[in-house]
Amino acid sequence: MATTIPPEGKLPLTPAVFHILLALTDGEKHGYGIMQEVLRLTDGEMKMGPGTLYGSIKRMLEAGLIEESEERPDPQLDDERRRYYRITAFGERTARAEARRMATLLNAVQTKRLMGGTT
Amino acid sequence: MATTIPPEGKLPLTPAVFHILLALTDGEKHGYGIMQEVLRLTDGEMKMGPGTLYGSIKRMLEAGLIEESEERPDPQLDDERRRYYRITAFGERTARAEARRMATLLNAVQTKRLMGGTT
DNA sequence: AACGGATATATCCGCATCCGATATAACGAG
DNA sequence: CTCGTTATATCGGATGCGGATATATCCGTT
Repeated sequence: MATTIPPEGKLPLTPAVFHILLALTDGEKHGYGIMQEVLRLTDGEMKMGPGTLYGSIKRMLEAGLIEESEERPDPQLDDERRRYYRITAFGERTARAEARRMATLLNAVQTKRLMGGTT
Repeated sequence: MATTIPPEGKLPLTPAVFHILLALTDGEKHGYGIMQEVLRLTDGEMKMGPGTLYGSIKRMLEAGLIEESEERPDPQLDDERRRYYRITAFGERTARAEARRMATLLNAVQTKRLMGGTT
């Protein structure tokens, strides 16, 4: 397998980028849908404005983390204005690497006994 | 207890700020010492340059996340150039809140089956 | 059919942060 | 005394965030 070069060096991801990748891991979504999914996943925290959303999408397309999809759902459920995006293999690797980084950090937090007491 | 208002709204922390807080959780350190501790905790990833380090320290002092300490170690181990910092109660609460946020996010990652295979 | 709020995308721009480069200087080993 | 490390500090270019703004469509209600 040739394409296994990890994205080390580009980490940490910005919160916006990581949230968008995470929102796309279980299927294609359009911009506005990503915004809603991020809101849902974070229980209302992390409200992404349009500037952050579409700006990040643009940069992520250029970086090869996501790509635009041509597939459209059933015309009855579709909306022509929408533009759908899917995560690339590289994007998945990157998201995994970032998740690993966070897990390692949280491990350090445990060791330092920052957490554990009164929540 | 009156002073329990969490720092919700200021999250997520920037990686630099979170790493500095984490480095200070087990005792006072001076700037350069923080830099080394961050390097150690991340196995050489996350190399903070002086710009990020001292810039972040300045902002964190203003935000009340850390404070300068007057206590100096044994004069034989000390270095007059050093400036020591300690984490404040507010800084600890903030770090905990950020750690909680990350843990919740990682939970979502698990649910989405992004991780699980290799790691 | 008209209205209005939600959906949907896109750009602009001020602000914060990052981070390498640069500067300065004291410390400590050789 | 000299060199590399330790130590702090600032500057400035580059990047990213995020609210404001713009435009237009979709859809339920009246």
